[in-house]
Amino acid sequence: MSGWKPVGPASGWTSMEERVLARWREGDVFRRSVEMRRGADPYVFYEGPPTANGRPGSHHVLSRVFKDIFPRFHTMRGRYVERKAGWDCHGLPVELEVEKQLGISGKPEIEAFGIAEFNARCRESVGEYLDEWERLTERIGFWVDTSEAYRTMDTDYVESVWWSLATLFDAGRVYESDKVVPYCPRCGTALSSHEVAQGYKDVTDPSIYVKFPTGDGLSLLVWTTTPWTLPANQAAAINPSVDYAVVVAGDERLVMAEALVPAVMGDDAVIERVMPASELAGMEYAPPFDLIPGRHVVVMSDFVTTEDGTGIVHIAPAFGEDDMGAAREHGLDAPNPVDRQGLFSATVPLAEGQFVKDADRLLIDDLTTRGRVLREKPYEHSYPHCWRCSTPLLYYAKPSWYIRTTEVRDRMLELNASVGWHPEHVRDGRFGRWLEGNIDWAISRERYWGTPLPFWRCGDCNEVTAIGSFAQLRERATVEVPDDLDPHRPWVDDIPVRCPCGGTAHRVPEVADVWFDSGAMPFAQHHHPFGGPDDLSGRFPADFVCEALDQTRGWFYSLLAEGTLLFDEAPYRNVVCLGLILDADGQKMSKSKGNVVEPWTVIDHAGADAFRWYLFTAQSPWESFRFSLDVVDETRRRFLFTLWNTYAFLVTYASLPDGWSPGDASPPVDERPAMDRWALSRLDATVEHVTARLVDYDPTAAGRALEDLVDDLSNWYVRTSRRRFWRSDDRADTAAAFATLHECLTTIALLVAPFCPFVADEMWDNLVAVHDSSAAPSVHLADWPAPGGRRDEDLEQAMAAAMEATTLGRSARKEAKLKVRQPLAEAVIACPPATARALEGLSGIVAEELNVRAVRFVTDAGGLVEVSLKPNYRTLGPRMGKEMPAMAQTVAALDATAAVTALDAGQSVTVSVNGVEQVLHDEDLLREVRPTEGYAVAEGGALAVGLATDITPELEMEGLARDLVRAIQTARRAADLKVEDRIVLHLDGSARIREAIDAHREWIAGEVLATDLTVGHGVPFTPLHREDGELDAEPVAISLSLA
RNA sequence: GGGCGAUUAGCUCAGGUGGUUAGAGCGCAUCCCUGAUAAGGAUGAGGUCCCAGGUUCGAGUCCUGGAUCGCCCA
Repeated sequence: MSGWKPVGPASGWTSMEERVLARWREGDVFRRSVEMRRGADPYVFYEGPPTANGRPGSHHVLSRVFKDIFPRFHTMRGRYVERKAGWDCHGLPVELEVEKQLGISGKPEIEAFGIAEFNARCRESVGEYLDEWERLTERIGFWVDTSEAYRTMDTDYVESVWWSLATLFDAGRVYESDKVVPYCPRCGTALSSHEVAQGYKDVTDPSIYVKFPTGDGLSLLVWTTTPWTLPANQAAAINPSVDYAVVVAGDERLVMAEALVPAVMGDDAVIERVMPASELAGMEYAPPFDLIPGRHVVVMSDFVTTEDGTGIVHIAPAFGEDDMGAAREHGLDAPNPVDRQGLFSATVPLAEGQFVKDADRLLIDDLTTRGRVLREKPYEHSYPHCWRCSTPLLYYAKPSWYIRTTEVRDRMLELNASVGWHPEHVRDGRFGRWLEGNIDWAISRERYWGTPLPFWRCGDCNEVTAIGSFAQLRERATVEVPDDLDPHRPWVDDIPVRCPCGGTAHRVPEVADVWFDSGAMPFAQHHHPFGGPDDLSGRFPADFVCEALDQTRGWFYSLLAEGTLLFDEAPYRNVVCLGLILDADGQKMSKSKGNVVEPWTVIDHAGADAFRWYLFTAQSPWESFRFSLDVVDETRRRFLFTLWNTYAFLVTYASLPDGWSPGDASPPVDERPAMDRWALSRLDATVEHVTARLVDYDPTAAGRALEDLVDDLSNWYVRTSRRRFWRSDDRADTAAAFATLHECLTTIALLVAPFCPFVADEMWDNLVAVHDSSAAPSVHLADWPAPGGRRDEDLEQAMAAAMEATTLGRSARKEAKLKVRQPLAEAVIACPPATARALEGLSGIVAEELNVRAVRFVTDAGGLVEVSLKPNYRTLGPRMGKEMPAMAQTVAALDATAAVTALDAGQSVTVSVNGVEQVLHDEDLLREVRPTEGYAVAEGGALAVGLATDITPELEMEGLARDLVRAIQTARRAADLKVEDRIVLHLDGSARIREAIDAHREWIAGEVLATDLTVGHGVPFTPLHREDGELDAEPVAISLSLA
C-alpha cells in the first residue's frame, strides 16, 4: 500500500502546473491559506494598481511574481497576509483609448460628444482586458484576491479620496495658483512632474542667436531653443556676478558673457571692452517682435548660467518657470499670445492659428529678414513630450491646484530614511535626491475621467468650500442628490452647494491627478475613514510594496506624500524595486520593434514556475533583464528539471513492490551513514540561509542557495547513493537513504513553495499529503521549515574535500586515458594530515566514484610526496607589512620537507627575515603536495590524487565483467523489461570473456537480476531477447528471458 | 549640464569586511556513464576583471579622473 502517484517526465511540466491550478481552485487553497492565519500578526501588502485597459506584458509578470513571493513566504511563517487586488481606472490613458475608439480627438470634440456618454465609455474601457489580466494572474500563481479588488473609480474609493483632499484643503495645504506648468496642448491638461518624467525624448529643435538692439549699433546677444516664445518676450536676464563683453562683429557690436565669447564668436573674436553685469542692468532694448507692449529691459537673475548660450536669457514670463519668477521679482507682465490648443492668437498676426512649434520657422525667417539673427543651428536635446500622446509639451502659465508638499519635504525625508529600500542606494540616491528637490504637487487636471476635485467655488464671494463626504454633499446641496450618486463628471458638476455666505457654489471643473488616486490606496481601498474607527488597524502601513524602478517618482512618491500629509507616517516599511525587461540584445521591448516576448508564449512553452524562477534568480531584481524564451528554458533545465528528476527518482524506487513509504521505520539520523548526515547538514544550512535571505527581501541569493542544494543532492547524494535505493540486502540502510532523500525533498518543496508554487505543491502532494491525512493538504497550507540542528561543518568540509579528490581523480584518469569502468588497484591522495583524517571516513565513497580497489593517504613529507610551501598572506600579511615580500622569499627558500616534518610534529618553524626572527605556525604556511613518479596525477592546491596505472589480469577481468553488465543492462532495456523484472540469462563469447564471466558469475547475476546464468553455445531456453555484439573487439552474445 | 546605477570568459551572471591560482551556467571541444535513461555526468580550452593614475607589502574589491551604456532629472 504505497500510495505513490506515478511521476511523469519533466516534459509534461505545463500540464502538471494546470493540474495543480485545478487543485487549488477546487480546494479553495488560496483563501484557506489566508484564513488559516486569521488573528495572527498581520503582514501588510499593498498592490500597486495596474490599469487594465491594455494587455498584460512580461514586465507585469515580473512585478506580479515579486508581489507574490513575499506574501507567500510570510504566510508560511505564520503571518496573516491579506492580499487585496486593485485596478487603476481613471486617467488620460483611458480617455485616449476611448477617443481612439470613437475616432475623435481633443477636448472640444469630447465635449461635443458629451461628457456623460464619454465617461460611460471610459468606465467600460477600463474593464476591457480584465479577464485576461485575471487569467494571467491566476496562471502565474500570483495569489491576490481579485474578487474583492478595489477600483479607483468605485464610489466608496472616490469618497475616501474626497475625504483626503478635503482634509488637506481644510488644513490649508491646498491652493490655486497661476504657475507655469508642463502642459499638453493636445490633451489640454497640465502634467505632473512624474508624468513629465516619463516623456523625455531626444529631439532636434532650431536654436538661434538673436540680437536685441539697444541703440548705437549695440545689441544684446540672446540664445534660445524656443523661438516661438520670442513674441512674448518681456525682458532679458543677466547673471549679476558675471562679466559681460562687447564683441566687434562687422559694423555691429554684440554683448554677451565674457566667458562665452570664444564658444560663440570663435577664438579670434575682437573684444572691445568688458563690463560688470550691473552696468547692463536696467538698459532697454528693442524687442524681437514689437507686437506686445512691455518694458523690454535688462534684469539681473541668479538662475542665468554661463554653461551654454550667451549668458543673456530671454524672458517670456508665460512660458517658463524661471521666467515667471523673474517677472514676479521685477514687476513684469506675463502676456500670453498662445491659446489652450497651443495655437497663436491674433496678437501675432504673422503666425495666427499656427501651432507654436510649427511657427518656429516662420518666426525665424521673419527675424532673419529683419537682420536680427546672428546665427541659426539645429540643437539636439532631451525635451519633454506628453507621455501618452507624444505631443511636445509647452511650459505654459495657467491656474492649477496644488498641494503644499514642500511644507512636509523634510518630514518626508525623515520618514524615507526609515524605509528599507532594495536596493539600498535608492533611499538616499534616486529617491532621496528627488525628495530633496521636491516642489508642490500639481494635482489638478482639466479632464473628464477622473476623481472630481471636491472643491466648490461660490459665485458670490468666490470662497472655496471642500466637501469631504457624500453625506456632507447631501447636506449642503441645493438640489436633490440621488441615492445612487455617480460621483463622476458630469453628474457632480450639476450639484451646487450652499456657501456659508449664503451664495451658491459650483464645483471647480478639474479632476484629480491619477497618481493621487493610486497614492490614496492604503486608505481608500478600505473606504477609510467611513468604515469605522478601526478600519485601518492592521492595514497601515504596508510591510512591503514592490514596483518597477520607474515608480520612484510615481507611486512610491504619491504613497509617501499622502502618507506623510495625512498620517505623518511612511506608508511602507520595505520597498523592492524592479528593473526593466529588455530583449535578448538589451533593447527595450516595443511593439514597433517587434521584439516583445509575450507572457503567454513563455508560460505555454516553459511554464510559470520556470518563468518565476528565472525572474527571481537571474540577477539582482533591480537590474535590467535581458529576457528571452531561451534564458527561461535554460533556467528550467538547470534547476527545475534537476529537482524534478531527483524527485522522480525517489518516487520511482519507493513505489516498487519492496519499496518504501514515509511511515516506514528508519534508523535515527546519527546512526545513518556519513552521506546521509552530510545531506541533512546541507539541508539545515540551506533552510537557515534561505530563510535569512527571504527575510531580507533577497530571493536571488535564497534561490541560488537552493540551486546549490539541489545540485548537491542530485549530482552527489543521489549519484553516489543510487544503489542503496534498490539493493535490498540491507533494509535499514535502504530505509535510511529513503528517509534522508525524502526529508530533503519535502523540505525543499517547502522552501521552493514561495518561488515555484506549482512544482512545490505537486511534490508535497506526492511526498507528504497522499501518505498522511493529518498533514497539510497543500504545501501552501504548511508551516515554513526550521533547521533540524544537524549541522556538521566538519563533515561538510570533509565532503568538499572528497568531492575535490574525486574531481582530481577523474582528471587523472582522463590524463592517463583510463576509462572509469576499468577498475584500478589504488588511488593515492596526498594531503595534509588533518585533511587525511577528515577524509578517512569518506574514502569508500571516493573509491567507488573513482572505481579503485583502495584509497591510500600519503601525508608524510618523505618518499611518495613532494611538498612545497607558500606563505599564507592572510595571516602573515598584517603581521609583516612591508616585510611581506622578504617573507615570501624566505618561505620559498625554506627546506619544505624539514619544515613540514616539524610542523606535523607540532613544532613551529623559526626563520629570519631581514635580521628579525619570525616564528611560523602551521596556519602561516600553505602546502602544495603531489605524489612522486609512478602514478597518473592531478593536483589542486592542498590535494593531489595519483592513480596506480598498472592493470593486472585480475583487474582486467573485473573491467570486462563490468562492460558485460552494462551490455546486459542495455539488452534488458531493449527488451522493454521493468527495472525489477527477474531474468534467466545465457551468455556466450570469446575465451577471455568467458573467463571474466567465470570469475565474476555471482556478481554479474546479482547486478542484472538473473536468477539463472548459463554460458556456452546452445541457448537452453527460448530467448525473449537476443543480442550479438562486441566487447573489447571480441564477440559476445546475450540472450535473456523473463524468469 | 547634474544625479543614480552598470561595465568580470563568446553569451548570461556570481564574486562579505583588500590576501594563495578570479568562479558558475550556457555554448564549444574531448570524453564518460547506462538501474534517474524522452535522462545524467566529467575533463578541457576560453579572462588586459572598461581605461589611466593613486593608496597599500598586496587592488576585481578602496580613492581620484576619464570612457562607454542605461535610467532619472534639468
